[in-house]
Amino acid sequence: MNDYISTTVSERDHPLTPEAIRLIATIDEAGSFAAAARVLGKVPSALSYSVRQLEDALDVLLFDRASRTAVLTPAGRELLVEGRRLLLEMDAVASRVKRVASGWEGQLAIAANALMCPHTLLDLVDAFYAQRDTARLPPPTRIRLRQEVLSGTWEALLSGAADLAIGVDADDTRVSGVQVEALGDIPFVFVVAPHHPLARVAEPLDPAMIRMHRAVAIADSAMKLSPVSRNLLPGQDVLTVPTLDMKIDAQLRGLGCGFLPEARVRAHIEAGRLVAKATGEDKVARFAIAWRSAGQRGRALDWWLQQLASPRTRRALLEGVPA
Amino acid sequence: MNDYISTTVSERDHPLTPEAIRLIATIDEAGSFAAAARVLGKVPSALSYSVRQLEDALDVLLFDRASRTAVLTPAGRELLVEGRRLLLEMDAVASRVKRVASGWEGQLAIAANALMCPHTLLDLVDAFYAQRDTARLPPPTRIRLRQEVLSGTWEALLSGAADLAIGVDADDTRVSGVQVEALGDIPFVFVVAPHHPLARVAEPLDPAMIRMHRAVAIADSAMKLSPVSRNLLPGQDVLTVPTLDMKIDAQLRGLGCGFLPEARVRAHIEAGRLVAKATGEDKVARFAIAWRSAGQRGRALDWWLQQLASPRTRRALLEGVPA
DNA sequence: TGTAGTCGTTCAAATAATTTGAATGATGAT
DNA sequence: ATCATCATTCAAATTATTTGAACGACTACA
Repeated sequence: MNDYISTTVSERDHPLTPEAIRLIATIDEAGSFAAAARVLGKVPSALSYSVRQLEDALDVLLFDRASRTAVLTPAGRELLVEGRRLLLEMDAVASRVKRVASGWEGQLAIAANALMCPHTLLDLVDAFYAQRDTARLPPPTRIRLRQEVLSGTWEALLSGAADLAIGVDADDTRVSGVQVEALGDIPFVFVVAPHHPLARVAEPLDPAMIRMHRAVAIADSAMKLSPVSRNLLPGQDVLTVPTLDMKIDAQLRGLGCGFLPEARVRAHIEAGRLVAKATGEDKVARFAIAWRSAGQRGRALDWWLQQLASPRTRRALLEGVPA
Repeated sequence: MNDYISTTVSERDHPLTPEAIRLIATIDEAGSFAAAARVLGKVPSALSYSVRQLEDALDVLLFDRASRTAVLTPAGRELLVEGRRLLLEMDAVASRVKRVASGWEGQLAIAANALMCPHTLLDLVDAFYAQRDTARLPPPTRIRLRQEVLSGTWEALLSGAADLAIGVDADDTRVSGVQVEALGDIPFVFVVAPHHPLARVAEPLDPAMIRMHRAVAIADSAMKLSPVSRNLLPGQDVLTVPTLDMKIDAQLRGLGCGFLPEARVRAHIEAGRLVAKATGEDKVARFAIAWRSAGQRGRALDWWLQQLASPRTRRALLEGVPA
């Protein structure tokens, strides 16, 4: 008999069912087994049975039965407190699942080119979560925003790490199975600090002259696709930094030269902290958004694509001008 | 009849029982209802019935049955991910309840770095269960021992999958809420098979020379934390293997070169099966143990921390020398 | 102290839920 | 086209839970 009970109990891996937790909570709230039975419309022996099942499975006494009315043990009290929290978690999970079933994605991974205005991106995330449905709930989709550089933006999409890429190179059409939509252009200017030697060289700057000075480059964030190097001359010394902001800062300090998005350095140029130098060619980069066309689209991706279709939003992303 | 069904379903407030979640996870892992039934030792119709019960209760389709093998819907996938997390929470609550009752945890999950001596770990488990209380019973805590590689050891602790991490990188201090205690160092040696080309190259080996030969690396077991790559030179060909033993074996076969714990290959070197080569730098990795500091500690974790404080035990873990 | 009311448990019968075994239609590979 | 394997249907078999009745124990009150 004892062996039989032991075997049955040890095979019950997960005794903490929602019903079991609810039962403990109801007994506590009603004040006794008998009162709880009345509340639940059951007979007291049903509660006795269920509590015993749970106690045996946990190998823990949850109620002290020395007095007439059963009293929660410290362990029982712990289960009550923690169990209530679990019930809330379960409700939340069930709610999430239902909402995902209704069209929302569980998560949406967005890879944004580092040249896109970060402020605008966060505005979009804010607006996304500001949405309210009929139940006054925000979208359940967890947004995972990541920043990429150069071909890292494409790679994130192709590798499946991202569901939406904002700021892929529009001239770098790579693969089928992907939808692409033009976003706009970013004009670049070649700039140096006022105290940099090239600041005093006659324009347009000769490539041979540029080559004699260190360039500042942002490290491509791509891990697998071939790294892309832009506007670097063969044999040129390069200072590599991880972010666009650091590239701007390095050039402000005169550590090197290179092209930067005009909109991002306009204020520095007007304030005389940077000097624009003509190189005899206009540098303009064309950007697009891209997403995988296979499968059904969720409501979250739909929402983002709709926002990104707005010319004002596009300009804000490209130029940092408030939308 | 239809009213009857509807009434029954709508009264099922908490369909997310642990068994239901486990069932979804098992079906996903096994790849199909039929395979999962085989794993669980049940008939397929039992699974069909249970999944239907859950789907009806949630009013959500969890599987797409359009093809021969049922495929998780996005909502089903969401339930799988969130449900797994809930199971961990339930385990944690049950463990805490047991600890409040008796002082012993319900279970103790230990993530051990693959470089820790497996024999010593099992000696410790043996010693743990050899304990006897006044009733001559062993500790009731179920030990769950898992092996991790590189940042996977940290991740197991941070994700809640492990209560104790043995062999985290001591130089990789990651987060608060975690207690860390130094364990010791493991010296590495660069070795190749006697018939490997590098065996005859003059020492110390030049990095450029090393780069021309395939390296053998262990795949990081971390899923979420950034993967860690150690001692690989840029552009080097890499053979990736899942375990340390396979790395040793691959290098014994001359499939590649790389660093290995000195203590683990000492016998191979002395027997001439591997040749140690100086590279001009000493490779030493520093390890620690880590556990979450929140909440009250149970007797099982206390016991393990006490054992791991012993210098003899530490040396045995790090070097495979009997404690 | 005695009495009444109410508590939680035991136990076997009744009821409900889950599992099984067999048959079936459908998919996917060859 | 054939075969293997998938998931489902359905009713019987099995298991789990609930019920109703009886009982011992406690608590409050006269």
